Amino acid sequence: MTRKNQYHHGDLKNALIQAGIEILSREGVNGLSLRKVARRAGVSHAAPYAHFADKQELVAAISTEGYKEIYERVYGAVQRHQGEPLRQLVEAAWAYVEFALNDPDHFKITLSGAVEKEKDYPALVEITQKSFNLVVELVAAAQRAGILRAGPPDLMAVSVWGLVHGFTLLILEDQISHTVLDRYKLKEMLIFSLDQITTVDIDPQAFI
Amino acid sequence: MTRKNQYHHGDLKNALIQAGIEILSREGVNGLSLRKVARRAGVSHAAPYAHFADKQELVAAISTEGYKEIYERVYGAVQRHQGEPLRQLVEAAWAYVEFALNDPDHFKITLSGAVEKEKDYPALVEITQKSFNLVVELVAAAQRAGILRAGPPDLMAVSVWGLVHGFTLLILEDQISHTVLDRYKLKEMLIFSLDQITTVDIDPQAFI
DNA sequence: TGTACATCAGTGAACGCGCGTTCACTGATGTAC
DNA sequence: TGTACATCAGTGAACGCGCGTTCACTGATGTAC
Repeated sequence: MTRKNQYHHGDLKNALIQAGIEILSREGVNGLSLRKVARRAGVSHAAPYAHFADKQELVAAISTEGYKEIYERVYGAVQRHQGEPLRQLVEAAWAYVEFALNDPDHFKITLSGAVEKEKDYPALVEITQKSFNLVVELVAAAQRAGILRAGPPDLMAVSVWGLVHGFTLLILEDQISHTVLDRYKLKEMLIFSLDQITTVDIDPQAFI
Repeated sequence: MTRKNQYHHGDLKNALIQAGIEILSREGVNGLSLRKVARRAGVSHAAPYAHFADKQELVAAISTEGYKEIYERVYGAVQRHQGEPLRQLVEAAWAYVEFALNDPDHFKITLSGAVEKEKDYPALVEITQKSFNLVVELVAAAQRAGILRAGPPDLMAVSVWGLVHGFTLLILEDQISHTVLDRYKLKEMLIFSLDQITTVDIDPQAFI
């Protein structure tokens, strides 16, 4: 948004990615087009082709950015509660949900597999693996602390991620009846779900 | 596909819904357009407007149909294992996953909240509520049998549905690393997840 | 320091496409008498 | 049973739109001498 009057923008590539994220939040996944992204970045609609081979490549960059934000939020929650594995689990899960609530369509495009040949985008592959490994470490620590049952940590990671991811999407896609939603806070509901998977009882009051 | 040569089709409305489902399976969510649906049903591209006010209404009908299929599959699993609450839980969950695997894009459009004002489509509202109630009854039975912990059945239903839904989507959207996928069968992975949420140990061999 | 020139990152016109939707129409069907 | 006519469910042309992508171009920048 700054430095608009220059012929040479300086950092158009990132500006386009940010513009894309803004369009997602304003107009949703279906509103995202290369031409709108260019317009929002204050540049002609052909300019993006200097930085991205095609639309797919821009979407891959936006997904990569989304995964990075998710990683950082979750990692931040883990760091903030070192030595408290139950709290790490709860707050990491909540960080994931919060990102999705803040930026639903960025979340959706990031996790929608919209990038068809993910293999072609090494930065995306890298951050997805890094993120999965973070979850594996998190659940492994919880297992060591006796908070999750024993079992292959990668399978356990899929279970925990699946639980949190499914909860997030049911909320985002408005699939949960409002007669339920009206009676509980989202974080309460998330904790109730996590409570089912942990071996210890979670006191919701400690987290809300 | 039958009775093509008649000016009056007889049951074009349902034929259009089926054509839509076929296009979803062939070309995915982004390939779905009113014009393609009409073409596939062997009818001019304006014909659908005799049966649907707009594209959104067709999508709502396709979603309704998707929910009905899911309901029937899950209900079938429940019926098939009366008196065995653990088996009911596992097979109902697996029926959900199987529908998604068979018809990924029909599943996605059905659960994507693509229908913006769901309220305007009473048939859709009805089947979503009916489906949720089925899950509530299922988990309540499991709670009575001591297989799931106590707690409000509607919250428990959200937890179980979320777990299964998240697992399903992570698979569909290809978010699970192939180093994990290569080592386990999907049903094993699902059972591992369900095993975390139940109070009893599940023997995967009994189900695979 | 000044100039020539290659390179880079933009512009704007143009392309062809498929889309959702509207409209005047027409052929088929069913009903009243 | 036969006919007139209203209703229904289609047709096909036309609309305006936004899209992704290409292309010849040009203005700005940086480097060699």
